[in-house]
Amino acid sequence: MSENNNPDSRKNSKYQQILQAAIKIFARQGYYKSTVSQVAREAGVADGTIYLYFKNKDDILDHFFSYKTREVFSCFQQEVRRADNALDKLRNLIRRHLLEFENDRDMAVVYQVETRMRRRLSDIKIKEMSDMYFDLVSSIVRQGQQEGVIRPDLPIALFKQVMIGAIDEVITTWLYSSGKYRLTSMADPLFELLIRGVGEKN
Amino acid sequence: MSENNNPDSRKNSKYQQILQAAIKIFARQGYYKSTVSQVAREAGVADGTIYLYFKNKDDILDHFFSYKTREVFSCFQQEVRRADNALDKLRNLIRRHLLEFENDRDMAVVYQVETRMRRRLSDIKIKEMSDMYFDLVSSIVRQGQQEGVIRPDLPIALFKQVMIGAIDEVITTWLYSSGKYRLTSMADPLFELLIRGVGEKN
Amino acid sequence: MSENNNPDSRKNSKYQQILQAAIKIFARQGYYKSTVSQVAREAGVADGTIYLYFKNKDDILDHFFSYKTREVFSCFQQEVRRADNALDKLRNLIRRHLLEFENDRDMAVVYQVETRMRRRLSDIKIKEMSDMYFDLVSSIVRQGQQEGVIRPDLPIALFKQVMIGAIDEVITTWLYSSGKYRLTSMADPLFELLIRGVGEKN
Amino acid sequence: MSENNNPDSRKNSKYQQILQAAIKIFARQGYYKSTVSQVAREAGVADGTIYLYFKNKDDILDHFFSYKTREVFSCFQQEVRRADNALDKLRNLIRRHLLEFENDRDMAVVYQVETRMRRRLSDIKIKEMSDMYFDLVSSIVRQGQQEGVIRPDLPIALFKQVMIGAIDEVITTWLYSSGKYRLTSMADPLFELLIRGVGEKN
DNA sequence: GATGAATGAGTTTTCATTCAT
DNA sequence: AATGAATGAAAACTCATTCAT
Repeated sequence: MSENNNPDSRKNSKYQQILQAAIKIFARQGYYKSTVSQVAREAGVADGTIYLYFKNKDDILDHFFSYKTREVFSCFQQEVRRADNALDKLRNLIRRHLLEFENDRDMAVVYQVETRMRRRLSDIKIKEMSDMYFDLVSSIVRQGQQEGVIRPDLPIALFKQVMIGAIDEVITTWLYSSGKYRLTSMADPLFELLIRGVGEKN
Repeated sequence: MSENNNPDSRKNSKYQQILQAAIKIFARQGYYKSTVSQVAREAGVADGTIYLYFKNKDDILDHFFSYKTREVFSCFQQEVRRADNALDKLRNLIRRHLLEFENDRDMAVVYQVETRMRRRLSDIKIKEMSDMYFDLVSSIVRQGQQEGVIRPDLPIALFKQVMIGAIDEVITTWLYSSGKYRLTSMADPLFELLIRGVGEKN
Repeated sequence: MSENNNPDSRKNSKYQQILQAAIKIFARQGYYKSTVSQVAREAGVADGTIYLYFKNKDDILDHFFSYKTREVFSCFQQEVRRADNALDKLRNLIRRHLLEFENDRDMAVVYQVETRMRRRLSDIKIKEMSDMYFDLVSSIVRQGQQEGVIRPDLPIALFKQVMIGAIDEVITTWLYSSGKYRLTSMADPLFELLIRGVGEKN
Repeated sequence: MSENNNPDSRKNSKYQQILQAAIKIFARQGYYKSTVSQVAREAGVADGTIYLYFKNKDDILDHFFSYKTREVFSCFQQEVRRADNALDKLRNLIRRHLLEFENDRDMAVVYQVETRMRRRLSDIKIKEMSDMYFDLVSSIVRQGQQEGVIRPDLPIALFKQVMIGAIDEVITTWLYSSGKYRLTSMADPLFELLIRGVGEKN
């Protein structure tokens, strides 16, 4: 109560309210089919209030990406640090990635669907994020190579694409599977597949 | 010439004109930011003419997916048949997939970006396509297992997701790379990575 | 009928309809208090139709100024040519100016009220018009000086301001006088006052 | 200092602050394109504070007209009283009118541009002001006629329109002339032109 | 008195779709 | 079949005004 009444947290709370509501609406209907009025109603504020916190409709999505990307990414880094050897780091990263998206389905939908749109518009934030991910994977791979558990001739840039693409698809498949299984249950199988590949060892 | 003057092929040609134009416009601006008028102008027809060949704006995208999916997919199947052993089939499938998208950049952009939107709306066509792809990969994998070149404990559904996701991401990365390299140059490295995995053989 | 049905006159007629309606509405309520919907209703067209003929609300006013200025001004020039000596030319110009505004009250109101706004925004059209008027008056004055009926030491630029300002104010006073007298009845008195001035001849 | 701290003068000072700020903003952007928030920011007060001193946005302009009209007009009267004979009175009135507008450019712009709008709405204040001006000019003219320096057949109402209109236009021309000359430098030429007229004496 | 966050009515503008020709 | 002018519903956004603090 009293905490919620100091101006700062009030503002913060409206901002968060609107952002949450927007993600919920965008997840349900897609960005373009969602209206500012719907977001306002969901957030329990007037239409005009949206514009006190966001420049325009697009800005809501921008803030979502900035905020969520930063948040998600810093938790990825923490997760990676939590392990010592490269393989555990990779496993943790994958599991964490899936866990984050499992925990916030609306966020996951919006992220999966709208990212592509913004990539086309060469959104800088998306590129930054992609680069950070590349660095993270790179350092893990190099460590793994020193540890002798990852082959030295691995094309890192390609591996990052395969890994990201695979995780993406696993998430997307889960999203549209009517929730019959837990997304995190895919972490270990996915990890193993990436490590061992498809081929018979010989 | 004379063929083009019989009503049927004329209709057909208008239909194709509009579809081509739409893909070009959608690729450049995205589906929602494209207007029917723009498509009409690009196609060299009147706005109203669009509605003689398509139910509405959405229907254009539907037809694109139906048409392109069918076309692309049948060429995937041909490609697979062209090889005998499982690994060559897989390699061919991957190369062909990349080649098709490299050959038609507009189609690639629209496919990559707008597919996600339609998946959310549980578009039946997308699901069909996904299933067909799964069957194709399945049969290759099973053949490979019989040939002893693919490990018998491979989780096929997951592998299909990894493969699709990886190809997707490789395509997307290429699309936004300002065309510095050929997409098909990624086929062999990608194939090899999927087969061998990341891990050091031991 | 048949004339109205050829495409050109149809378009022209819609364009004119909307322009007329806009002037009527703007005259009654002022530009800023008028809505595009009101103009559309008055013109008997849908809101969207306005935008087939005008870029935006502002553009309607622009077109009005371009069109009316050109029209009014060319009739001023004709009127001036109709007389031989300078004093008759001046008298004709003044009478014609008043007559034009008397004949189209709505136009007069919009012109008188909204011109100032546009002058501030240093609208080029308004400046052109002002210059043309200056040229017209200049040539009359010079002719009058040669004829010996206008004093040679007259500051022409200032005179043009006085004349324009006086006519403006006479029109404005008439506009808000609830139409008790004819505007053209002010032409001769005004002409005489400008010629003779206020002072007692001595 | 201490005077400024009693409630009444504080209120007065806020009132003046807001009025000044409003004129500055209105002059720059026009009444309709100016927002209450902009005025508040310029005045250094909160948006809501405006409504403690003014009924609404319109009321700010009303107060400006009341206040400025009264102020300007009383200084006109003083100026007239300062001279004995009619011609000097007229000359003083004209010079003073120009001087007041020269001294406060923002006020001048707002006055020139927005007066017309309010005239249309048959604003009572504007009418009062116009009547007062008429009385002032009337009495000067009648004095001049008795003194034998103004012709007895002068149509006074028309003369007042010519004079007001001329001064208006001289001011407006100056306002948009990028300040290359002093407005008051036009006083004597204008006075002379009104007195002598355009015609050659004969 | 003073604030400024919140409101929501009201506006401009767009654009998919229709239909008379 | 083809046209493209016309439609009008719907959306984003603004801003004067209010009111709880």
